[in-house]
Amino acid sequence: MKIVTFNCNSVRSRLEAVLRWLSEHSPDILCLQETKVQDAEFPAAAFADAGWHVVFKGEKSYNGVAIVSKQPADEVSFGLDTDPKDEPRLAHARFGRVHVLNTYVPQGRDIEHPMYAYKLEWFARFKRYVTKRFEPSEPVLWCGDLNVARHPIDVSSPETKKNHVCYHQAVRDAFEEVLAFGFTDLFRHHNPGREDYSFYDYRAPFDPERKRGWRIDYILATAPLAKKSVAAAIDIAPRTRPKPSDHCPLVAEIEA
DNA sequence: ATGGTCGGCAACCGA
Repeated sequence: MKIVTFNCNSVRSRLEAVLRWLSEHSPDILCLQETKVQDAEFPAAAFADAGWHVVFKGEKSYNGVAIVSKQPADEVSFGLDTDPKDEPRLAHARFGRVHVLNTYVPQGRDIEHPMYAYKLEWFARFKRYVTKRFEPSEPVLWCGDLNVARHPIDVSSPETKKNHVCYHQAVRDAFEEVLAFGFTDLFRHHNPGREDYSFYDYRAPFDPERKRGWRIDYILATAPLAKKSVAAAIDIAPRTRPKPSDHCPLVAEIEA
């Protein structure tokens, strides 16, 4: 099966691009983040008309997650266990035995800002959520915009970003602590040493060779799925078309 | 060190 994660930066603004991408690549599951739309205004009919199932939780202007799929989900829920549950940041869907977790992790704003402490605690709360529900021997996929670059190879000019909320040591440690549950980083597993990024800041200077970016979008799999994973790649093609998101789709292929 | 550009939504906030 093919699974994809994509921070679309507004599902309404990017609707045509998303539907075209779905049509061309035919994934089994697509996780979207930053849909930026209330549920009543979500373009559900456009997905249904194109033959897709979709579940979503959003709010006005900010955040919002959705899971698009070929087959309908067998079970769906939103949010963490404790307040604030952040429902527009966490979607869970089960497809048969496979659990999909789609997260949009808080960005953090600045390492001095209360939102950064909130972000660090968010990772800890998410680990409790995962540990409470699942065993590492079960098939679980954790996808999304995690707003953290793991290693120096995952960001351009890492030495200048030590105090950035997406690369500061504390957030990298918080991320590793969740990975220790038993998640494999599928992109890095299949592409050791490869310097691809999934996010390019709109505010960065014109960068046609895409040398200035971050790898902050992930597909993470527990052992039974990681063993069957055959490929993972970042698709930069959408960035070469009009009105690109600041993120790129990340695709993973898993056998059976 | 700073600022750069988007999207949503109607003045700026968040990234």
